[in-house]
Amino acid sequence: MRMTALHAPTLKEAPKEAEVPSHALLLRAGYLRKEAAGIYSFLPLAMKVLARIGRIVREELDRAGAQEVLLPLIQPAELWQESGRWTKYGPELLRIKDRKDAEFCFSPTAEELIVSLVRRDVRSYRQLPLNLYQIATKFRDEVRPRAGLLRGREFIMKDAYSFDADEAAAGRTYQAMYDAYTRIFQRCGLEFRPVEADTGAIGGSRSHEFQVLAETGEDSIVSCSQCTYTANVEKAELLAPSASDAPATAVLRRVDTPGKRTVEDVAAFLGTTPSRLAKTLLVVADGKPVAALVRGDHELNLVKLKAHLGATEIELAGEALVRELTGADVGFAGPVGLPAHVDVVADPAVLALSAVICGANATDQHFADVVFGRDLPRPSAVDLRLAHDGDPCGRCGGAFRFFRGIEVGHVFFLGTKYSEPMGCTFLDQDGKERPMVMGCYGIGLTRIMAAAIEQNHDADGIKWPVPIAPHEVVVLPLNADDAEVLSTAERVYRELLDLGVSAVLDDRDMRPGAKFKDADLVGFPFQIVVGKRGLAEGNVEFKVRATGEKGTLTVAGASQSLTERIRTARGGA
RNA sequence: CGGGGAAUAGCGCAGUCUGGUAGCGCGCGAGCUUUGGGAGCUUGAAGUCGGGGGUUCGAAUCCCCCUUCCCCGACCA
Repeated sequence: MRMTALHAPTLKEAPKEAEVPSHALLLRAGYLRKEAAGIYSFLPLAMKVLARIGRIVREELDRAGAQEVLLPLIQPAELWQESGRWTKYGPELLRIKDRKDAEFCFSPTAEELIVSLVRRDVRSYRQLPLNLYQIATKFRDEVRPRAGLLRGREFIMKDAYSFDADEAAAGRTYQAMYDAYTRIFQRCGLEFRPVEADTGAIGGSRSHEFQVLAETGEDSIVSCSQCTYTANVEKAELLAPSASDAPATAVLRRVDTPGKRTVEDVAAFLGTTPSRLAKTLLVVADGKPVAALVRGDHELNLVKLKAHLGATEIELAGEALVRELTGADVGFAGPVGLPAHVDVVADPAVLALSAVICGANATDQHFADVVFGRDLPRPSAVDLRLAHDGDPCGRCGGAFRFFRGIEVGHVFFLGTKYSEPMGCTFLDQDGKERPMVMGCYGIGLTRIMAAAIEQNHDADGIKWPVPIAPHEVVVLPLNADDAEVLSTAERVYRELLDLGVSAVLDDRDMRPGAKFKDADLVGFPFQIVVGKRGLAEGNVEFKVRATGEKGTLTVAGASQSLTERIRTARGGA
């Protein structure tokens, strides 16, 4: 590729809309242009990167036994009504009507469509297992798109769906996909971690996210410093403390706590610490009120509570509802004396206390020396709290450490969540009709592109990992008016192409400084510099973008020796 | 959806308070000089000042309404 022909409009200054590095650099280096919030045009360099990521994804999925298909972007409402998600998915599902007023939506994911496709033609266990994937544009009308490609509304995703005859076979498929994902992200040159995750709205029983480690990541992940347990903070299981206090003997008493609404205020007022308090949070799960107790110095993890309750919607109760349920102002809720229809669940750390202080469901009053099992029925123990740095690992008790991550892949064990209600069944060897056991698996291609930059950049620009760089090497003839410089650059460029290297020749009539700046900005992993100075000695120079390493090569041997370096940097196929 | 900020040439910005017919840097075209880390000079093209309404002799500037975009939060395969 010649730079004079390449449409890669670089900018000296970053558009002000860009905050995170990947966003700013993709705009500046001429990969991306914005068309609307969370909606972008991909320029030629971006297409090269996506093609190379796509190739790795396809190779590894094909190797894992999956087959590529292409499903419609616009899908009929009936399918989504059949699964119930037409109403459940909410405003994130972008709906449209055709000229006949028939309802459709833009596909944010494709479980319904794939089930409809498979149930039509697959009737026998002999046709299983089946694993189908596509790489396609998806649309989710995000509440708040942000950070460029990291959270766009329109994005390119690989989504795969597997169908097996039984749980055991589906488990093997899940593991095969997990392994394929591991290879894919390794081959992309990313530093990542597979983490245990909450299954969210997609549902299912087992789930791992693949998180690229980056400070700008939206997700918090915890990793045990002693064992291999790594999980999304939403899911992170904590070790339940054992009861350490002596059994309480004092009887329950009501104390006045005028105007003390916060845990800190109450603790200070009563001369104790927040860890002796039970914080009572009222939430509404699918319309039903629930009281959740966590220790005063802990925070409630809504995702954990939602998962425990099996709810699809959960939110903290509003002020009006709190008043209705407790008969008191906000800040004085407690588990004693709540209406009978309010279920109470408690974090093990609360239950480990011999006696607690909690709200009295009366304005300006708390209860002290409340004992579970004596003053109220012992609530069921549910891990409810948000993990913090240093908290004990639920598997081994080691200390948790925190990382920020960008979710680039997610694998779900779905079971029969979709196949059963949608009648995706087959006849087993005994002639019995059974629902297929499914899994689904996503990889965000456009998000990988951004995540790779978050992880690999400096003040000058992008430092692409070789396997996903738009081109592997750029040849820079520095003196545009020097015939020997030009012909040598041309020669090295041609040789590289002949050796199967993806090369770019910067044949633009520009000053050397500008070419260097653009080369660093765009992020080609290798640069070959052809200038009068080196040529006098029969040499050209090279620079490795990622490390800054520089060196000289003979004109005659340059392409060969660089090609060898590039081949090792490409990684195994 | 709550809070904050912004919209003026392709990009980055000034001008708005105090109304007088739009400017700077970069980029873009032409010419000359230059050429190892975003060159210099000369010259030129380019803007419905986000949109609509109002006040005024006169509005980028004042008033009202709307739209879009960005950030924080809530939300989220």
